[in-house]
Amino acid sequence: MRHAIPRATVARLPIYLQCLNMLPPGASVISSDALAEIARVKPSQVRKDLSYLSTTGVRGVGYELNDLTTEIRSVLGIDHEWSVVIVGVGNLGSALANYKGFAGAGFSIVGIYDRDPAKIGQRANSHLIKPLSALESDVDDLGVSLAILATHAHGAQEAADEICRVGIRSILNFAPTMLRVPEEVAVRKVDLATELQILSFYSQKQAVPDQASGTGHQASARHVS
Amino acid sequence: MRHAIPRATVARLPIYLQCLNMLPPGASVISSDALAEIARVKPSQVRKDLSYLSTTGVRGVGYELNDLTTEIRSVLGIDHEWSVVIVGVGNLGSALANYKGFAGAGFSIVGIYDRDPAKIGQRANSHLIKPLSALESDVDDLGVSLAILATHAHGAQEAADEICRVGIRSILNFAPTMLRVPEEVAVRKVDLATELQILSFYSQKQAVPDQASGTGHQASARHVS
DNA sequence: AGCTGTGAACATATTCACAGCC
DNA sequence: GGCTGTGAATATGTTCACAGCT
Repeated sequence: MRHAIPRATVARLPIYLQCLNMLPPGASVISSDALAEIARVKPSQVRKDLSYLSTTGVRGVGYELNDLTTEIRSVLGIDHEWSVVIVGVGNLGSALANYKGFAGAGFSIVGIYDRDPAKIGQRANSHLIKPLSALESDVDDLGVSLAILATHAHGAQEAADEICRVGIRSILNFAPTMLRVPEEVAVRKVDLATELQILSFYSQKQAVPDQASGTGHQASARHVS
Repeated sequence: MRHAIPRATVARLPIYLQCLNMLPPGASVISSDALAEIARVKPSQVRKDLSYLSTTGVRGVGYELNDLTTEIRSVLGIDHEWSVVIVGVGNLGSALANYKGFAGAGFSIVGIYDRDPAKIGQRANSHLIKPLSALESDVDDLGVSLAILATHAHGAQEAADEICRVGIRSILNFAPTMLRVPEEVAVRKVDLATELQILSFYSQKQAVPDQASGTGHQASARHVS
């Protein structure tokens, strides 16, 4: 299928990738049924999703693991590493600075910034905490195009303005605010309280939800979107 | 509109709540246009969403703030506090233990657990880290029905099994694994690497995404679902 | 006049069912 | 026989447009 991968599919591709990476080293091929079972979606969903890629499946056999992994990484744009900065070093910011999972996923933290003079010069992970004013030159020098925003709600919009001003065009926002950004900047919001509240809703009733946060539905068990 | 609030609406209700809480103290009424502007959705979306609640709007005027807030909290089931436990005390687990945003959102952390004997007895926030084996009795004593799972990918399924075994029926999963849980347990997954990968996809192109992670689309600017 | 509430139109996403290939 | 790829059917979600209340 040519062109325009649906949002819902894009949100599932990282999950497939995660599943593929966890596979025992034995196999070199996987069927849509097997992948669906691990990713907790329907086999037809897997096939439809993968049909949007330059497709790799072999009828009667399945999908070649290496090809599939390579293709998904390429589509997601993580066939090269992205340089990422973290803005805001509270609890969450420093936890993210130390988070091991980013490296294997295609991301490298190259700078950590805060507005608070008391924090500047301290270390989070192996990185010096720098003033926000240092962001602009670092972005130019290091080719940063992705920022993780982990300030408090208050400072978030101001920090986002600066992030946009220096030319970063994608923001992963952990602050509990809806940001105002220019047209060309992509924002994705992750809100911990929101997630719990959604779960709370489904806990009251016995409803039929699903597991993946971005999208995705769950076949057999109660996973919440 | 009676019955069955759509998943997409449920995912937006916490955002509306967040927007309402941020409003300056002056007003006592808000229109769908005003709320839509803040929440970055279309006014018709706000009206449709709110029409699933025991509706509170007044034609020609708008929605009464107190009523609306109360109704949303009630629908989400956060008109009372939920007792929450955190299982797994790595970087992320301890950041979550210290996260201020849960309290106002209707959640109270009542226990923190880890498998690693070296961590047990240490403190995270004001809480003693306890062995997982203490979970069962705490759940009974404290009426816990929600768990945040923040272990590494390895330990996650095992921890989830224990969480389910002791009777918790909702899990917010930060571990990068799709969990296997019984039918009656609701799981919501938040995966930091996945979020970045989705952003990465939209960074390559100039696409039209949206901001809320669970759902929701964005009117004017590029926010990614 | 202004804003809500909602049916109807449209758009997106999921699932089915089966033809096509290995 | 087994598994992919996909059109068609269904389900879910969004937006429009306007009637109805205040």
